[in-house]
This record gives sequence, C-alpha cells and structure tokens, in this order.
Amino acid sequence: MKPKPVIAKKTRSLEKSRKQLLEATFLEVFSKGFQGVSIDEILKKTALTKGALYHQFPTKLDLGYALVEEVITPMILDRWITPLEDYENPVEGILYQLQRNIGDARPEDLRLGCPLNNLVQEMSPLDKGFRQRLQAALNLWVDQMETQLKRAKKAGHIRSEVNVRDVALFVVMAHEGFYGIIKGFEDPALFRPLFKSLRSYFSSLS
Amino acid sequence: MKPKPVIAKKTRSLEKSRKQLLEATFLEVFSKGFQGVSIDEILKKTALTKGALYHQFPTKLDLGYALVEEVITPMILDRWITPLEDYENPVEGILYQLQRNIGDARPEDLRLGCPLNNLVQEMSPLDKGFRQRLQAALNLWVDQMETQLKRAKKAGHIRSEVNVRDVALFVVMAHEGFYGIIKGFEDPALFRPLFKSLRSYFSSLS
DNA sequence: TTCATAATATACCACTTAGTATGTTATGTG
DNA sequence: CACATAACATACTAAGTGGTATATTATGAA
Repeated sequence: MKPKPVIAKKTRSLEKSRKQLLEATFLEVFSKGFQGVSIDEILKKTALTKGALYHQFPTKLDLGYALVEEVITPMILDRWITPLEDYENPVEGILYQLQRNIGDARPEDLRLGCPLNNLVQEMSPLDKGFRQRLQAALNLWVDQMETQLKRAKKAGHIRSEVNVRDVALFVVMAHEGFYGIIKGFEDPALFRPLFKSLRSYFSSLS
Repeated sequence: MKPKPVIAKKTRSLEKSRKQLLEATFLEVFSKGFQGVSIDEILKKTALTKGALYHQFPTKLDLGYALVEEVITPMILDRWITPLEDYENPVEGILYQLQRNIGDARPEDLRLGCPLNNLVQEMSPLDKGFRQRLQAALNLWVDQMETQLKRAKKAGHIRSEVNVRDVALFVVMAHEGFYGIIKGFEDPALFRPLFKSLRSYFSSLS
C-alpha cells in the first residue's frame, strides 16, 4: 500500500483564488485601512503569491474596488436589509437588528468599526473609483431602508406626514455613528444609551 | 541708497516652527489620512526641512500626537463648545452651531469630513498613543456637551427625567454622523433632512 | 497523450518611506 | 565680541512599496 503523498494536491480555480484574495484583503483592510495595508501582507495571509493576485487584479486599487463591490456591499445587505423583510413592522426590525448586530456583538467585532464607514471616511476623498462605489453602497443602503420604512408607514407604524426618506437617511447615519462612537471610545456598553436615544427618536414618528 | 537685500532674513523660533509644522501636518493629514501622508510632503508645504521637524518631534507618531492635542482638540472646543456658553438655552445653541458650522459651511470645507472623526476611525485601533489622545478629545467633547445640557435642564428646556449624559453622547454621535454622511454622499444638502430629524429628536426631550 | 493556454510562482526593479548622521548658522548670554 | 548651544539644513541609508518580466505548472479540449 503506497502512502498517499502528504503534499497538498495543487488545484487551480480562478473563483476560489479570488475569494481567498478578497477575504484576506477584507481582514487586512478592515484592521489597517486601505492605505495602511500592503500587497505582500495580504498575500502572506493566503496560499497564493503575486502572480495570482495580479492575474486577476491589475492594481491595488482594483482590488479595493472589488472589495467594496463583492464583499462589503453584500455584507451590508444581508446584515441590515434582508432581515427586515421578515418583520410586519420594519421599525421593530431595524431596532432588533441593531441590538443583534451591535448590542449583542462581541467586543472584538466592534473594535474596528464598520467596514463600509471606514473605507468611506478614508478613501472617498482620495479616489474617484472608490468614491463612486462607496456612494453606490451607501445609496443602496438608504434606498432599501426607505423601502422598508414605506412599508412601516403603510402599515400605520409611522405617521403619514413623516418623510420616510429623511428617516432612512437619519437611521443609516445613526448606524455609522453608533459604530464610530463605540470604536472611538472602545466601549461597547455605549450601545445602550445610544439605542435608547434612537428609540426615543423613533417614538416621535409614530 | 543701498537696495534692501531681497533674501528673507532667516529667523529662528521654536514655537513658530512648531506651529508651521503642525499647520501643514493638519492640512495634509486632514485630506490624506495619517498613514497616507509622508514627512516629505508635509515639509514641502513648509519653509522648513527635516532637521527642524525631527528636532521637535522624535517620530512621525509624535507629530500625530501633537496634532491631536495641540490642534484638533482646541478646534473642537472653540467650534462646538465655547459658543454654547452664550446661549441661555444651550439646546438652541447646539442647533445653531450645527447650522453654522455644517449647514452654512462651504462644500469644500465639508468634503473631508471631521478631522477628529477621521483620525479616530483611522488610527484608534492601530496605535495606543493615538487611541488615548483621541479618546481624551472625545471624552472632553461629551463632557462639555453634558455640562451644557445640564444647564438646559436646570433652565427647564429639558424634561427632568431625561438623562443628559445619554443625550450628550447621542448629540456628539450625530455630529460625527452628519459629517460622515455628507462626506460619503459628497452632498452638503443632506444636512437639511438630518438636521430636521435631530430637531425632532430634541423635541421629544422637552 | 498532446498541446495550447490559463493560472500561478519567483525574482527583480525603480521608487518612496521614516529616520539618522553630521554639518552649518542663528541667538542669547557673559 | 566671543562662544556655547539651540535651531535648523543636507545628504544619506535601510527597509518596504506597488508593480513587472519571465518562468513554471495545472487543466481541459482535441
């Protein structure tokens, strides 16, 4: 009986490599910022080398663009938007998701803030490609939030005079603000008072 | 009559040089981030050279620390706190300063967001020295805001059951959130709806 | 099995970076 | 007017940077 060779059988898959690269990029950029991370550091977290990376991404910027489009935007959607569809009252859903994704999160998952907001604040003024894609992500977020709030309004959970677009914007602002404050103070416990205040705001809408 | 030599008389002043260096550092860091800016670029915006800089600041980090302590923190105080003391009703003052400093600001002064928030989001998780100083600045902001809100409460502009510390935190969160959203969308007009929502929140406190 | 080529590896390069070593000049003090 | 020294200037370095040129290997079609 020949023992199976322990050397990992080297397989090749464009998509798998792409996912590996984007995953490593996400983790590195999330903690150090886009400018603060180097291609070499990203590759160290991977079983791949420069050849693989530059085969798919012409430049570091293109890697960043893909990060926004293929990782961060979907992440926003399935953390903050998709779950809302299960609620008869989306306002309840918004509050519940905040509690779940921030209030109940582990401290180490809050230390670095919001991946989208981090990139917005760092890269928006510096690069047009980033700016466009980050704006698209923000717009999508606000739009979807507005859609849910319209449902809430139709169901009578929000007064008819209220401009739900404005509320959507304020709510997204609060999401990023929550992340930012908790990160700045290094104190997840600050979620409670912030949450209370936001509920107080919501109550003024019903 | 001898023509005066056109060569600038080279004078030396530690404090003047420090201010020059910090001013240039502020502008560069404000637009490119701390990691994105190089010592050489900072010096180009200055009449000084590396000798002058490293004579006062042992490392780039120390320059950043001084930026937070000597430029950004005072800036927060005299933009957002000191003016409030002139108002019998600090809540009015808070809203008026928001209008003045953000609502009426020129677009180019909003493009880069909030200097403090930018640094918080970029550097807080990366460096302890930054973290401590940025937290001190945030704490000062919230503390002073709380002080003003206590006055408002005592004067009867805020209901007695309201926890003003929580309100202070929420308000500072909103300041940074406003800046962040306007920066992300590149749209100063978003101040209006955000402002309206914040007023609606305040009205739930009186 | 052959073979074209897509997917990846490796070695390398020009350039930038923070920081240093060392030299020069202004300035206040006796 | 010396003169010690604080306040700078200049030239340099070692390490890291994004990107490239070129070689290698896996893969799927014929």
